[in-house]
Amino acid sequence: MSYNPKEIENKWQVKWSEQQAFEPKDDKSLEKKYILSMFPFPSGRLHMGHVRNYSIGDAMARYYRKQNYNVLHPIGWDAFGMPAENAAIKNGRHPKDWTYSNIDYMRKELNSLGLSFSETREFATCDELYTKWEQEFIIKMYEEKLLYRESTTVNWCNECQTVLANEQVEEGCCWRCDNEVELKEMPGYYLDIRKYADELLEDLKLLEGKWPSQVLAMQSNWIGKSQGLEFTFKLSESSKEKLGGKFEGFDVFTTRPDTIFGVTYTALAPEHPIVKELIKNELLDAEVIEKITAISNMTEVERAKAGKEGFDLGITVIHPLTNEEIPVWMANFVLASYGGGAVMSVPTHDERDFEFATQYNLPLKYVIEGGEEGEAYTGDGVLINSGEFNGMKNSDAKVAIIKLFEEKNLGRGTTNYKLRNWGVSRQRYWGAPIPFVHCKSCGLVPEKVENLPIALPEDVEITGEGNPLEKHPTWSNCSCPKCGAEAKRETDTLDTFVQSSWYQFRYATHPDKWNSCGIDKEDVNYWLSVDQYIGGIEHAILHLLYARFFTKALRDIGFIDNLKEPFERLLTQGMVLMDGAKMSKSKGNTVDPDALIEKYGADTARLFTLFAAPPQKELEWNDSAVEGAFRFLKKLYARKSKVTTNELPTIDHSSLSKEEKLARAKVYEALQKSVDVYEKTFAFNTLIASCMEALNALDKQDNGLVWSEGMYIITHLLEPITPHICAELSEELFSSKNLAGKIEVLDEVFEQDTITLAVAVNGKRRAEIEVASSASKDEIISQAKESVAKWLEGKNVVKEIVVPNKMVNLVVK
RNA sequence: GCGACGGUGGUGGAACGGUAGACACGCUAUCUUGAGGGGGUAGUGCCCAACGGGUGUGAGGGUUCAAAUCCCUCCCGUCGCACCA
Repeated sequence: MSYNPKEIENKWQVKWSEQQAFEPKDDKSLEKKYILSMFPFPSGRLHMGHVRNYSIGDAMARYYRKQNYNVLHPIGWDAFGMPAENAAIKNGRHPKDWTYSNIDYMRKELNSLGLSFSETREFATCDELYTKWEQEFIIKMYEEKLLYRESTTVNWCNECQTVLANEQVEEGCCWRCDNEVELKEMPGYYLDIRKYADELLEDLKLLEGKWPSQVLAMQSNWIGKSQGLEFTFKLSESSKEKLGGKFEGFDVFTTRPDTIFGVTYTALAPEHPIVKELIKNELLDAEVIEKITAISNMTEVERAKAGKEGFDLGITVIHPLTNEEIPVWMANFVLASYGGGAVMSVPTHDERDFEFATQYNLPLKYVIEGGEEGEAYTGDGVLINSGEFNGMKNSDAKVAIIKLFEEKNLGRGTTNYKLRNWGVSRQRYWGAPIPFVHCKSCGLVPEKVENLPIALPEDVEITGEGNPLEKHPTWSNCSCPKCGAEAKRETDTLDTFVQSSWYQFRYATHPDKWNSCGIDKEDVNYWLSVDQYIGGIEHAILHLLYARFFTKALRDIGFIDNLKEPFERLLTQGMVLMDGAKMSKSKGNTVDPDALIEKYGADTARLFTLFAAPPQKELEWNDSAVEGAFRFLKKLYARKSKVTTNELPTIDHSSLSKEEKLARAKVYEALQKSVDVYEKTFAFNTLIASCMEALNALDKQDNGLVWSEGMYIITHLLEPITPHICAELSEELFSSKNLAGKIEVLDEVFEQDTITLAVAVNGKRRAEIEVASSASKDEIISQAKESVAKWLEGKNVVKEIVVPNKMVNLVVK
């Protein structure tokens, strides 16, 4: 009978499900592996990126299960978010209905791939039970001052009608809809991720060699630690007066204290309080006020595009070391959100300051030797025009000047981060409600834990205009948890990235406990960290940074024990491409996984995705290469007729023919390679290639025992990749014996009667010799010389190198 | 500009410093004598006077008996960040 994937795959999928074959065991004395592929958003259908993601994870999970590890390999649904609301607007379906029916459909799709997920640990993040515990964490974070509410300038996407976190703004546009982001002043909830900036940066070191260096670099840049000097510029007496005595001065931060004698002006962000005060009291020309206001309304990207612009504010400050009077400008390139929104400007040693100074004819003062007139010199050198520091190397001066400031109590050495706090408020319906109440007398009050979850109302009207929760006639009415008076429920919902920040702990928590706690410490102690995490590079910052932060925060507020990092090892898979471009519906270059499985079966789909490229690289789709993968499985299936015994045979290696020996060697080469592939390199493509080579070599001989051994091992090796066909062949041929435990590599099979060696003269390959495997070095060299006699004529052999089992190199002159 | 990762046949990709191009796709020839499909066999980096030889891993240098691999300089590509003081 020929290979019929549909029949085989259906049979095994039913069987696995009936046997609950992939449930983790409760016995915590067992050695564990936690293999996790990032959970999908239930968009409606699986795409090839999912197939790749889950094929990789499943291969690892099945491998470790076969090595007798206790394996946790769960799946769930990242189920809150905008698309559900968009679907509601478009087709009038309720987001909940849309989401859960998508989940049902996609679960079937995943099943049809034969993925070895635990069925009992599945959940959706929109389940009220999940929301309940998340709300508890949020309240606790508020109590521990990790969460706060504040009114500030936020990124607003008018298309999505919601606020976005800084991490969700890509080149000034919304990460989801690509609409240009606006700035808006409004209240919101923030998680104090900055409190963990240093720990998040430091602990990246623990992940070196285990996470892709690219991701580590991206996170490190994002956190953006820099060290320098912070000090106050005091306003001159006249300026103080001008500002009505409301300001003494302003703070600046610099990483270049060594250039402090070169300061010729200072610059404030348009949002700086002093600028606001000047505008408020109309102490600037009407025209200037208008322009500054216009800049305030621009996004950072718009400001960058606009080029440098600034205005003399007509006030001055006193240089802390020279006591010179220095003008204060407003400049559009100064960011309000970093370093206090004010800078000292050294045009001679900073390119931005130079550009600005040139544009507005501000004075230049060189304080570091090197470079040339008419440009900013940012390199190292010796200080000049810097009083007592003249002649000092600038790297030393940095330290010395900070010390001076500290001694004179003028400023201090300090550290700054680019990382900003995580804004988690979203003005949308389909998310977890933020469990707070606004009371007229008590202010902001967290909901009582026993009242959780604060669930979403079902009867909402979703139009895309405004916040559906806010528009709901009654939902927000409640009583104050503190004083009992009439109060209003918070209508913001949590960013969906909050849900994906702790799901790895929820899976680890035994489902029997899901009703009684959010996270079980004991279970987490056993299962975490995730031994291998697999997902797309697009989450390098967003999700992976938030989840790392959440882990540390949950630890500090007592929900988990001493866990430093949630994900021990990370594999970022490449994208699936078609004709060099990312597969997408809008481009119409997609391959539908359902159709692929229908035509060739899940095993072919899985084999192709793992064979066509190493998992970390991009995968170029190729229809005829899929055919090739299918062809291989057909061939493998057909060879079952060659098998003559139902167990791993004992073979007298020395009695075999050359072809038989070679076939065994190829089979065991693949076996030897497999450990490295499954545990270290994940180069599944090379393991599959080795299995193909082995089958090709088996085809060149016809010894029943060699065939039996070969099939026994090949189906063992490929089972994590193509589980159905291997389970089928293994059951039929070997009573499934080869799918449990390890198979030992036999060294004897690598012994061949003769060895083929390449012979090179001066490193150039000239001939090939066949020598007995027992041949001595001298014998090999003399035979080698004979084979390349014509290259040695008239020359002296000055050196002879024999690389065992590989080649001979003769160096001649 | 800063950071990370790459550059190997027609294509996807292999190569502990040791025979470059494994494995697969594609292509050519041929057999399976209707076609189509499927399968088998042989060939397939490039160049040349072609049973032989030359050359070859983005370019150029270096280290080494030996370099795709290590070091230096440069070029190109992909991704991320980007006026962060």
